[in-house]
Amino acid sequence: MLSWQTKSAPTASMLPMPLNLRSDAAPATDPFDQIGTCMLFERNAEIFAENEPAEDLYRVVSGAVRTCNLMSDGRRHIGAFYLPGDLFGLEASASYRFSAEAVRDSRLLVVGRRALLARAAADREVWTALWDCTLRHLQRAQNHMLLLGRKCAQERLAAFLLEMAERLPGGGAIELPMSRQDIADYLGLTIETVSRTLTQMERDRIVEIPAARLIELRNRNALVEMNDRMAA
Amino acid sequence: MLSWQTKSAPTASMLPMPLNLRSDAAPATDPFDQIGTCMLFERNAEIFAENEPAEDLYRVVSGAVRTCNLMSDGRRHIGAFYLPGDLFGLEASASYRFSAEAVRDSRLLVVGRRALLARAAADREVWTALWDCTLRHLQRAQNHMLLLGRKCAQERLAAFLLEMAERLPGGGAIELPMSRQDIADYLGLTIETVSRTLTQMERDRIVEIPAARLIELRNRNALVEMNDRMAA
DNA sequence: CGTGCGTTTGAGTGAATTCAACGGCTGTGG
DNA sequence: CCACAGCCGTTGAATTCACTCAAACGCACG
Repeated sequence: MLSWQTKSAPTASMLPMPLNLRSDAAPATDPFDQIGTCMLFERNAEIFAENEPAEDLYRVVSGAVRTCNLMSDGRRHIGAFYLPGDLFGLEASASYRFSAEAVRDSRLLVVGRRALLARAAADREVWTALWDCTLRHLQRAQNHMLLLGRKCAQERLAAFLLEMAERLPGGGAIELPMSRQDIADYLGLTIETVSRTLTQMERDRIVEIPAARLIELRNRNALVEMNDRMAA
Repeated sequence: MLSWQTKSAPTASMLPMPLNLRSDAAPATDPFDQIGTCMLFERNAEIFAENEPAEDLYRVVSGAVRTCNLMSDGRRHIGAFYLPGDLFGLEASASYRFSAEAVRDSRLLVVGRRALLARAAADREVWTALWDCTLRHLQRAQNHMLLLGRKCAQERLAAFLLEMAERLPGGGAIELPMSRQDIADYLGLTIETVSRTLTQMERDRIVEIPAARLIELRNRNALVEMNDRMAA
């Protein structure tokens, strides 16, 4: 296994997983460290646009990124959030199918798609990692489809909080990089519903919200129950 | 390019695409033809179960397959339909994350996961095709997330009809292999809403429905407009 | 000619939305 | 240090779209 592949713990692999190509130990073998260039993006800056030729792959070093689809009447959908370590920009077609924007000031590593593919062609471990990465991405999309298709607002928020607790550093307290609007567009809700649902969770002592973007999980079991109404 | 890779037309690649690994011309190089075994499944038969070890990959020869997630309170979500030529059973983890069932009597080609991966390791074109296949699968999942997160019932049905018209044989008339309940669980709606929306489309002369499972598209433009409320 | 399943239709309900106003940070300039 | 402006988030009231519950329809099959 490549050093920069994610070592997924048994439990972690059951949860929505970040799309990781980490450089934990051996940067010498990591294509991003070897041939990637570093770029800085300010909060809300566009990294690439929908329908633009898909020429690069990106890895988040610090900050956070969202991928969006916009409908002509203004409806917005956020397909995913990318946090440090996550890879994004994978495309089946020649152009990006969504735009990518910095949720806040972010540092990214950029690698040319062709260069990385050439690398993968030469190194079996690289392509294994790339494919694995794509498969995990797919898995998360499938999870999210279930959420969007069949879950109520409360369950969506529960899933979101657990996902963020899993992916962000800092045990019980989550410091959200994204706005309520971002959360709403990710979960297929309105900003008002997100706000109301979080307020209700706070009344129910499930979470504590000392500041809008700082959420502490008080009763994780309750969240897991909401989220785990799945088949045995 | 491998002969059994999908040759996607420019327009087709913009639409939800089946996950194809076709054997159009050279069965001699197609791993499914070479090392796959044929299996028959009756209508509603389970092909594999959620959480079962993911040991095989499947290609639909004839019939149709659905992948499902079940929640403990009975809610069902259909992740995808697979039609002749489509590949399914790709997994990032060691076990299937959804069950697969025959929508109707179906003939499938089965290949051991390990055998196919060994094949891919030896043949660069095989893994390219496999990865490409995964990427297209991901693309369709992303499309579907937008549908489930941000589209109204009418738009969902429009997208569904256009997808099926694209993927099923027979120009303007669609012969649906799946029930209304299947459609509802795929689109994140109830069976009643699906039925009512189709009836309304028939009143609006957008479709004609001589039999429940036979739908003719009368005004494709209207459907495309409903579906194409996307950013320029 | 029933029986049974899948589909349609109807009536009433409800969860999330829309529209609207308010509250509370944060940063800036007086 | 305070006042104010501009965001972002919360709360309230009314609406709506899809859902639930219920019944009828129609087709296929024995």
